Amino acid sequence: MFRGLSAVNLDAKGRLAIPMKYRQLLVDLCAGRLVATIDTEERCLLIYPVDEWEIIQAKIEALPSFNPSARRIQRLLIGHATDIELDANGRILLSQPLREYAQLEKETVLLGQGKKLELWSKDLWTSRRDEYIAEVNAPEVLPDELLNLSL
Amino acid sequence: MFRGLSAVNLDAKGRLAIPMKYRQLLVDLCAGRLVATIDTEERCLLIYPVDEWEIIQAKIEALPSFNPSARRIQRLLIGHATDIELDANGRILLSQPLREYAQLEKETVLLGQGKKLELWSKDLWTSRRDEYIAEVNAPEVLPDELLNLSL
DNA sequence: GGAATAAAGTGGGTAAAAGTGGGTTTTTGT
DNA sequence: ACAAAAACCCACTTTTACCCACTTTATTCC
Repeated sequence: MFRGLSAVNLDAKGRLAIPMKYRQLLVDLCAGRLVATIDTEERCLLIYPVDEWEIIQAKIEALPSFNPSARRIQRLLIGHATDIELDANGRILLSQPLREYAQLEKETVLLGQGKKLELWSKDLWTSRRDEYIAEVNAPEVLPDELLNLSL
Repeated sequence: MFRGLSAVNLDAKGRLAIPMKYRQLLVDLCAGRLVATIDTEERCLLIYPVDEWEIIQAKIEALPSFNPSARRIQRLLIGHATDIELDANGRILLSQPLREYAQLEKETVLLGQGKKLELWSKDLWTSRRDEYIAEVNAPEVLPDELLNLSL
């Protein structure tokens, strides 16, 4: 399972070194074969081990295709899903369209999120994170599951 | 169970010596393997034995991921959850992002909180503690569970 | 009570590992 | 066939984890 935050730098060629703590796990889970796609709510990328992605893609494909929002989700998620592999140095190469979508430049942040990883521009992550913290503490309506969560 | 307050100093490398009274317990509970993450309400860190954290992470991951508040919580808590281990001298190394979040400099306070520990900047803890005392004594609305609590 | 001893806390040095930066070759697509 | 992009390879730099030694605090024993 992935967790934690890693500051990682994209190099001039658009390559990104996967932090050491994830590498063995990625080799074990999926032989270093990953799929990156876009997040539809935030300007960030989602990176899955290929086996995990296959399950998700199957679920997305199973959505009723006469439903316009389902079609949109299908086009966005499956349409942007890109196979990528770890190279000999433990790096992945991100295509230009994906980098552009997430506004990735040199400084990025890789977030472990359970079964997947999220990749953010560092600046964007920092500002969104502060907004999240403000929102979590605002006395809004929270789902029951959250209200009953004891940490 | 953790309880009590310990004054601890971070060294120049960001290392923190765990108080002796907790060390054997941590070795027994989790072989010295811990997870630190942020508290979303206060600028402090939460430190769990890894087994305890796994339970919590499972609950957080189970939240509905189409719910924006749930996604925020997932990003904040799991995204900052960092594995750390006791070194041969009984110290843990805290990453820079975590130190920055909790505004930790040299002087810190480690609070035992049952299943977890909380780590605060000493200055921040001192001032928040005084505010807590004021708030507890203010005649606000308290939950029934609290009103019926006999100490 | 004070010296001796042990235990805990602290501060770096260093070797190994991880991250980084291209140069060259191969593939792909037009 | 050519240009552009990707894959591959290797070498350099930086960071981290590990180790050891010193200082300070606590404990024991005389």
